[in-house]
Amino acid sequence: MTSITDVARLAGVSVATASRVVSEADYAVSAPTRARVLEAAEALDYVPNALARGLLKRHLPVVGVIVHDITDPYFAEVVRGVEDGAHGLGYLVVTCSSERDPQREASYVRLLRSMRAAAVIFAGSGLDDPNLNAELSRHAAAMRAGGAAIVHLSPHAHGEPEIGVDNAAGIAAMVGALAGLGHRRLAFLAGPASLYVARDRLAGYRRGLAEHGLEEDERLVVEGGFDAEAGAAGVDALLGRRAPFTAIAAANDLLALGALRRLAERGIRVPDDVSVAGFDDIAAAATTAPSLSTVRLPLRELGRRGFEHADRALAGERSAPVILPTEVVLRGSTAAPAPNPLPIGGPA
Amino acid sequence: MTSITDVARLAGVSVATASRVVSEADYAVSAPTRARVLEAAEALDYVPNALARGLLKRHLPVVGVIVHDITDPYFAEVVRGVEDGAHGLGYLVVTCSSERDPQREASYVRLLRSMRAAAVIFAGSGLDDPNLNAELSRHAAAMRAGGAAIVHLSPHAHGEPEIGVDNAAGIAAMVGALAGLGHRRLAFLAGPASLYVARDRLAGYRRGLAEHGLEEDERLVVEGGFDAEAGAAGVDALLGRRAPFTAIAAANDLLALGALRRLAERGIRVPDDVSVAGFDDIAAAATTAPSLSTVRLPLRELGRRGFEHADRALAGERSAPVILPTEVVLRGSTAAPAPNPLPIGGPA
DNA sequence: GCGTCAATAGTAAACCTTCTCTATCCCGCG
DNA sequence: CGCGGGATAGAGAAGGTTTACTATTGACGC
Repeated sequence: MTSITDVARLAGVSVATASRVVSEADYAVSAPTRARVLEAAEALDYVPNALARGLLKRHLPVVGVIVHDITDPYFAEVVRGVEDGAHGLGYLVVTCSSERDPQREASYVRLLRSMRAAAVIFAGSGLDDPNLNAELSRHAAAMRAGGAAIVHLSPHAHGEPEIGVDNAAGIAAMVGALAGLGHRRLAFLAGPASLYVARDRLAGYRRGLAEHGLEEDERLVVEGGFDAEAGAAGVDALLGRRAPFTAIAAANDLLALGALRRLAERGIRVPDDVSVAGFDDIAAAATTAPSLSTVRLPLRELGRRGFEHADRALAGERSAPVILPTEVVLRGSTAAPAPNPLPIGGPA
Repeated sequence: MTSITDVARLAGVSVATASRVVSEADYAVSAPTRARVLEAAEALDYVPNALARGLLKRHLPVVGVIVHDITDPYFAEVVRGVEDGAHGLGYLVVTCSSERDPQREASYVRLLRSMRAAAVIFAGSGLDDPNLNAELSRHAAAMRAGGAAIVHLSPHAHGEPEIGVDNAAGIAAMVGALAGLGHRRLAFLAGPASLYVARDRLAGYRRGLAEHGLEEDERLVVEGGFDAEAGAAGVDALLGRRAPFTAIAAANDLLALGALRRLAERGIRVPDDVSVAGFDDIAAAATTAPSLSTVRLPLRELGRRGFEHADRALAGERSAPVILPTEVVLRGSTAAPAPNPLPIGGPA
């Protein structure tokens, strides 16, 4: 593989001069010399060695994104946003599917540290699991000390995200929209209590109820996983509790999609018998039947701005936290409530 | 940031010895010395510099995956498979969404080359666009010459994939399944003719027709994009051609999903008026209403085996090409044909 | 005609590892 | 008792780049 030494030799200049040309350094090189170097580089198909450069600059133009699972459309969208920002500036994006396993997460961050990644973006929410996070924090601190940028897009053990979304307000707005349709008994699929973001969303649900004078009934809140399977199970749990409801709001779209499926399997009609609302507005939300009412999160923008924040931090600039707005999107899965609330009087 | 020099000093040994311990080299180091080094590394929170190591070994433990778009569930699944294989061996995965733009693809591969990625996996199909691929091939050749592994998971300009899927057989099997239900007039949403994989699938459609004694009618084949939007447009095109059909097979699920949506908008019932079948079995296929009949591709396995192939190639082993099997999955979107084929006599 | 200065080019150190040699020690054997 | 050789440790080069420092040139003012 050809190195800058070869280029310098062919151009008849020193490596220093060749370097100044190919690295576009801010240093005066005469036009003819520059042309000779460029020509030599072209002829030799020279591509600079980013490892050597990184060794000197103390970091590689690579940004790692820690996600729960890249096949979860929420995270795929965020990663794409990061990539949108990164590609233009010559950064590469490393995806790390942690499965929300602190062990695995730490091992990914260690790997990123070992290759001196310029930044790590934590796309997913932190877990309330203090004893398992020691190694993770150690690596993060070391990277920060080494000049790398650490960015969070969700609440985490050590605070609020640098770039985030107002989860509580978003859910509260959806609760408001359902209340506006006439619903008074709203169930909530809350997801895992250990996830900070799920907590925020649950708080938003409670706030929404309070804001619209609706009564809270703990039997209507179901905790569990954060995926479609948990959504289906949530419907089962809800129907077993014998507390009436006319709508189900979910802490994310996957949960709502699972609920939709289970309701269909049980012969409960949406939105005729019960309304269903999700959160996130992943692509699938628009294409189900009925299409899913949800709250749109600017996920791609979240990723892009997350990268931009990292880039600014790398340049030594401090920037204030940003909260991106959410938007309620009403589709086919919500309507005015049925006269007989589920499960009492319903088909259960 | 602490280096191996610090570790060596603290342990009271030379850097060579420290290196031999921390890099788990195959070299005898006495137990007490080893323990002292390990202790020092632990105390100093030492993490080896992968750049320095990579500079010497001539490549970094990083594998790039070139995809069309990471938010396309097909590719997300493949990338996850690559990650599954890579993580255990300490490799990091770089995602590159090329948007099927040869320019962008080349720039990604150049970047991967510059950081001496150990492997590049092309997950998406090649484009028949010879003049724009020169830079791309140059980089790929250079990387291969430098010892990196180049793996294709789809047909491409220079041949067949190292690890692939029998696209033609899969589509032919689906055509057979539809024929088995009694369909004789099968439309096909073929995707872009410039994509090698789309060509294979179109060939499979033709083969399937032939195998079941069905007549080919060019009016029933619609080319176009490879996404949901194109699927919707395909339905419009089909209905405008006034050639009767009772089923639509699509070259991928996104196309089929778009078709499903447009059919619903036009008040055409699936599967009562027309059957619809997809290809790939992305997660969304199971959750639409009606759920989508499709052909399952082992995407995650495809990714995992793609990585394993790369890993073997890195170790200098040659392995034979692998074709993974596909499986027809019949769900709610297919049924026996309607008495009156669309569009003649249908609701159009 | 000489010192000063700007423009341009070159030299060599540094970044952090790994690995090839070389050195030391000690054991056992002839 | 001398020596071969195995086990262990260290010295130093190499890998490709950037950059602080130094050197050379030529123009210019005096």
